[in-house]
Amino acid sequence: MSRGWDDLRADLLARIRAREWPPGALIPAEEQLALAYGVARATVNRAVQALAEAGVVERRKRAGTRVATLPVRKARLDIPVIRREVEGRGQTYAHRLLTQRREVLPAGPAARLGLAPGVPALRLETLHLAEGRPYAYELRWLNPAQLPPDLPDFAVLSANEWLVATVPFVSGDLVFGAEPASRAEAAALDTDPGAPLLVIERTTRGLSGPITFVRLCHPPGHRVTMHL
Amino acid sequence: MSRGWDDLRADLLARIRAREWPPGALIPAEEQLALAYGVARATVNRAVQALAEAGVVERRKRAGTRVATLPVRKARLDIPVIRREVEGRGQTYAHRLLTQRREVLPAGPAARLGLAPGVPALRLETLHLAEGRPYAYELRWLNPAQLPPDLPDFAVLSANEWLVATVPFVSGDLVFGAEPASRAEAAALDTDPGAPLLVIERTTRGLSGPITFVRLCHPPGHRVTMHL
DNA sequence: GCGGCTATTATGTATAGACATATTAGGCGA
DNA sequence: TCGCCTAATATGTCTATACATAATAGCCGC
Repeated sequence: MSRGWDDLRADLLARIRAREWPPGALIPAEEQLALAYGVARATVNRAVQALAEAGVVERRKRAGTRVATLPVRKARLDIPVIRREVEGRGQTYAHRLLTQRREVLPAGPAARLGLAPGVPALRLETLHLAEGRPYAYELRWLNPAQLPPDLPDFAVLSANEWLVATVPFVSGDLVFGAEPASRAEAAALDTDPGAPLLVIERTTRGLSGPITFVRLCHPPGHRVTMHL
Repeated sequence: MSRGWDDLRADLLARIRAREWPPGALIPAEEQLALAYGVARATVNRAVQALAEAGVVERRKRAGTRVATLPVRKARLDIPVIRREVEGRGQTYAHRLLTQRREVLPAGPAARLGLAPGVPALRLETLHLAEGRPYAYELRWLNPAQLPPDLPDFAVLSANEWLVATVPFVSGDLVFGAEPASRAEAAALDTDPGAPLLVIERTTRGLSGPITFVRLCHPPGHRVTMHL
């Protein structure tokens, strides 16, 4: 039954899900669980700690461990590089660099990056293709101040893959929204203007400043799945 | 400098981010790190294990620990109950139960729940309001086979809040998409038919079967934010 | 040189014991 | 009775040691 703290974690989770200890209730102390399962307290600790990280229980010293009430369900989204995402479905991947030019940063991306509008920036438009059909239309703004001086040929190596392999990132955020396709987006994605697009915007920051802001538009019907 | 494995984890992460060990490179073995930091190997293990869970490094026995190439970035989304979500922004929350009736399950929701189309189900339409304005239009299908016989008045207590407090859930998934507003959705959300809606569909399963399928439509401009 | 077996090595995990720390319950004094 | 202090207690963490497991490196026979 039990070989490893992860099995213990799974067993405790099952008992919590089965309402053996209802939300808000205290579960037995580590020492008692250790005794009951015939393992060391450190093992119980590791298991319960993992449950706490997952948000299933809440722990406080002396007060004990209790099952979380109104469990804020945490969903985890794995964001692979787009090429992997497509290839993971067994489809062929390709991308086309549509435009690449230096341009001053407009207000929208500037606000998201925390930079002043009007500073110089590198602007890339890329179309990602799966099985030869449009998969995503990408508009990316790069902050040259945070990049190495010699840039690669983005027509060959996608900007995203180059970035993750080259520039250390520290934090970032991700925003989901739905927006009507502009004329340019509709043309790129081979759909109609005004069609609902799933838009994913990503901001990435490094140690010493913002690195890039990406806006990914997916054609109608595209879905992003997460697991609870 | 070092009090606790989490500080060690943070320090190692900083060194990785600083490219001291570039992506794909091996980092020193646990024993060497333990020696270098003057801690026990178990402490190093706990720290590196946390980094591995976060996807920063990849570990294989005998082969050692290496910095992840193409790091699959993991974003975590906290999904609170809608009431909390709204109140958390300092806005007033209200909801209106639009319809509640027993109906046979249509093909779409049936497929998502893993049930046969045509089985009896409970169908709820709810409008969530923030600050008196439409926040989300919810269409929910409940599987009566998995519910207690006596249901509450969903006009008072929202179905979601009642569920999380009453029915044990085991797993589920979450799908994001963008869809044009139907006439009914447009009317409920006070927008135009065809307007792009952010649609979030959630399936929830319990120990002995599927519990509920929810489709949440958010009005144009709505955004969902996650942090990396 | 080649294929397969074995020794080595790094991680995975467990254990017992110890001390640290936060928090609460209860006692004690004003 | 109220407020403060202290002792008890549950978790947090570390150490040292041990054995398990997986994967590689290298040896050995052919």
